[in-house]
Amino acid sequence: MRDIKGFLRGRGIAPSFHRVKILEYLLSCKSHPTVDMIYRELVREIPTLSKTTVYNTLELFYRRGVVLRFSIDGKKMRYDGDTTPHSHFVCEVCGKVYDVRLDAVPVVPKEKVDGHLVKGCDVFFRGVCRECLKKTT
Amino acid sequence: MRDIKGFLRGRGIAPSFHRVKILEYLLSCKSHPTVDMIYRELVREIPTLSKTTVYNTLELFYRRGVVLRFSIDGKKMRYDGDTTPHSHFVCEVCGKVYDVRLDAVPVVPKEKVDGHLVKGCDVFFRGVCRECLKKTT
DNA sequence: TTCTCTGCAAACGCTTTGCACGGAT
DNA sequence: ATCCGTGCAAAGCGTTTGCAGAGAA
Repeated sequence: MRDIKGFLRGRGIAPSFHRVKILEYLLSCKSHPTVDMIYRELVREIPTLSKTTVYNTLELFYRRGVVLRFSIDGKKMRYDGDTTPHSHFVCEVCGKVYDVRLDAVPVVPKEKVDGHLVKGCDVFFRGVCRECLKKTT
Repeated sequence: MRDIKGFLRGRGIAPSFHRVKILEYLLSCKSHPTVDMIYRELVREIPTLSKTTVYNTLELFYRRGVVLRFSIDGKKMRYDGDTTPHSHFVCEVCGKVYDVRLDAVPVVPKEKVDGHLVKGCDVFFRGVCRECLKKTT
């Protein structure tokens, strides 16, 4: 993405220094980081950054549809700056989350299901990732 | 399910009184309860029950494939005694979780995807449930 | 006895809240 | 002066851990 500030303004979010940095990191990162991972990475170049700000910013981003979020373990949330349709593969061994793009995958009707208004669909695959498969062999 | 004790034994789990009760409740319940909901319901008829036992039991059930579990909010886990293939609809308004059975839904190949060994697939729909739709109207 | 199930209480970890300071309008 | 972004510290809450007592084999 080229114009991050314009993108944020377009979503009704003032593009402060911290917010731009956090979104930049999220867009450059494919590891579906937790708050702690984001904080630990960014505090290296922004020593005054606080974790509260990371929480505030991600909550704001999430409510405005700038990022996706989900939880694997029920303890910590993971954030994804890629909001294009794709699913995730979660490794049961190492816990890593990989992006998966399959045409075969649902992408189900944006219509009503059982009377419920469907706004989106998240797909998670579980198993053993290729890295952990190697180690086991 | 008729023979819960036999079912548990078959999974290598000693069918203690508490365990049978917890599994019975999970099988009779479609609300995808949290630990707290299970505890509050069962402690009424088993006053000596402790939350630790509920945690222990559910962890055991989960590891042995007796129940499914997932998290909506990243804080608490929800448990599902129905292990047959189905997906879930999560209401963004009231937080309730509904079962959804769609032939159209993925049920993707139990094969490798991007080199990862796939063992299962969870599908979550998000939106506004029929009850909350009524209230909004 | 020995092994397992159970349960209280404390410890943990992630997230939220309360509140105040400082910069921008 | 007002509004908003930021950050420290404390509180909150679901879950895990340590450990001991009770019960089954």
